[in-house]
Amino acid sequence: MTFPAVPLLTPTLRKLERRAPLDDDDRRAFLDLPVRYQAVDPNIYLVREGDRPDRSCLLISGFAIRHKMTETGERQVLSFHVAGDFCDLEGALLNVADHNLQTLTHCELAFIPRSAVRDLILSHPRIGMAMWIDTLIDSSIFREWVVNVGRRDGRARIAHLLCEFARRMEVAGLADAAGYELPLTQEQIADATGLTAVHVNRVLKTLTSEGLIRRTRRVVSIPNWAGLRRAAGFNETYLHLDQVAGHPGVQPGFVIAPAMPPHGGAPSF
Amino acid sequence: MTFPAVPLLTPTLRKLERRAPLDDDDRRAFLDLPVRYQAVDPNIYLVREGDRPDRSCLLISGFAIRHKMTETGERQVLSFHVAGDFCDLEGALLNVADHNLQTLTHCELAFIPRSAVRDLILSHPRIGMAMWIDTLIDSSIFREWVVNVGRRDGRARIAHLLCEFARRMEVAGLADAAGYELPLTQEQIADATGLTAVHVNRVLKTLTSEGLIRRTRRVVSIPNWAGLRRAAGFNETYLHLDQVAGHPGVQPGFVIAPAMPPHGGAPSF
DNA sequence: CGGCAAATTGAGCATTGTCAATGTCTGTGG
DNA sequence: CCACAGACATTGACAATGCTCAATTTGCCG
Repeated sequence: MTFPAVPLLTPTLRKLERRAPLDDDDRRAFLDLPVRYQAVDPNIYLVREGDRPDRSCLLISGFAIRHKMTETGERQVLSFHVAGDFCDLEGALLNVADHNLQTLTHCELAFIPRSAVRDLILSHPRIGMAMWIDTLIDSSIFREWVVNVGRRDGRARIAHLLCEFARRMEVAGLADAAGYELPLTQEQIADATGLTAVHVNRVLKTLTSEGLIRRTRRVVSIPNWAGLRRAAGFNETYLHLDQVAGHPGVQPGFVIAPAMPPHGGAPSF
Repeated sequence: MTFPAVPLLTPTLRKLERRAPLDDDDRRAFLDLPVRYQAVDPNIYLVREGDRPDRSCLLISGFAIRHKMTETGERQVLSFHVAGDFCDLEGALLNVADHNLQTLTHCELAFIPRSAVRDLILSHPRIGMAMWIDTLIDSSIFREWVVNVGRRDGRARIAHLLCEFARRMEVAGLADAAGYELPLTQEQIADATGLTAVHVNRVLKTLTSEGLIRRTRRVVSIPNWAGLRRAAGFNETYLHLDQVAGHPGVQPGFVIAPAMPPHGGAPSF
């Protein structure tokens, strides 16, 4: 099934415009991309590790995750994606997929042929640069996840995941005063934080009893943002929100992380 | 001090040519980049978290690492870089540095103004695409590190780090039959694997006694590559070596990972 | 009202961390 | 050429965070 692409791609275009200045020709070229629109059920693989991709994809609505398995069969979630994310640009530029991409909820997707993305990048380098910046921000988030699973204890890891989710949902316009829906099972949270589902359950109970979060089924709200931020050691610099479209403003109850403290110690260049 | 840039940038150019076809104009534009060459001591910060970068940098010789600290002062190493790596392209495209970049050994570097990199990307999109692919491969490596610290035990984590190092050194032409020099202290290995230096020491002892590695001071050799690979669960797909320049061939004693086993289980799209 | 996936809880345990002491290598200055 | 300093590596004893296994409860859906 094919739908008019323009309204579907417009939010993503607005996001790209925030990264690099585009002219009318750039905008037209982007909106003229040959996209195939498709609605997809929850828990469906869009890309599998080892695939040789012939397309790229963009998430129009819903939630998706990237993940990877070890040889011993343990799963690690690598990132989650929300509406508007260009969640598989790798598909256009890398020859073999190094991880899986799977829907979490019902999703609407736009598939774009690999060759069309490459042609666009070469013919309209400003758009290419904007999309590149998108993947660099993803990269920054992966780095923070390395820190999260490498150097924080269970409580801080989960608090950090919740903080990141809250901020990203907010920026995507998907969070309100009541909180946000966390489309993850406790097992998926475990796979994202390098813990077990049992331990996640215990930590969520602790965070709730400490008054840092409130939960009813899958909806999470954060009655004590400052406290959760402190528990997580959350500093949102890594989200590069100055280069992300949406609602960059501060919501009531949310506090933007202060600037980094001055450096000390090791010599600088 | 300024040196003729051409011979210094040539290896990197060769690497880029492997990612996207370039013409003479592309090559000339790249080699004409206004670079400042500089030799730098070990343990010097090139970029600090929070910096607003005005340049990008490229590692001509030596080793460098990226790292990040948590609020509680724990360090996590995010990646290591070898000669030829364009190790801070983010500096040209992101507005604020989200991590630190530090030399490990004595290094030779090429610094390129942020504006020159951006101009090159816009005027020569094929070069831009090639550099973009470079950062996507970095991103793939970050993903594998998330898996490493999130889902492998200490022994597998360290084995995996050693496997990755071995392959990358080999591709960069820096490993020989005798092994390679690992320019990391045990504490730095700990910071890269989310362990403590004490535990790293014990694991290295185990790996040595199992005959999987051999060590003399900082030089590591791998007498049993298949065994180390098995201990690590190492599958080099994530290095995207088909898109990396250098010596893609197999060295004696090294075995390229077989293709992924067929998928099973969850539904695919 | 079943059937099922997800959440919750308890008990025991192991991988890895902490603390602290000691050994080893390398470079430097006398 | 040797002694010393300092960084790094190694080892031991003990503690704890988070895992395993297993049972039970809860909420959702047809």
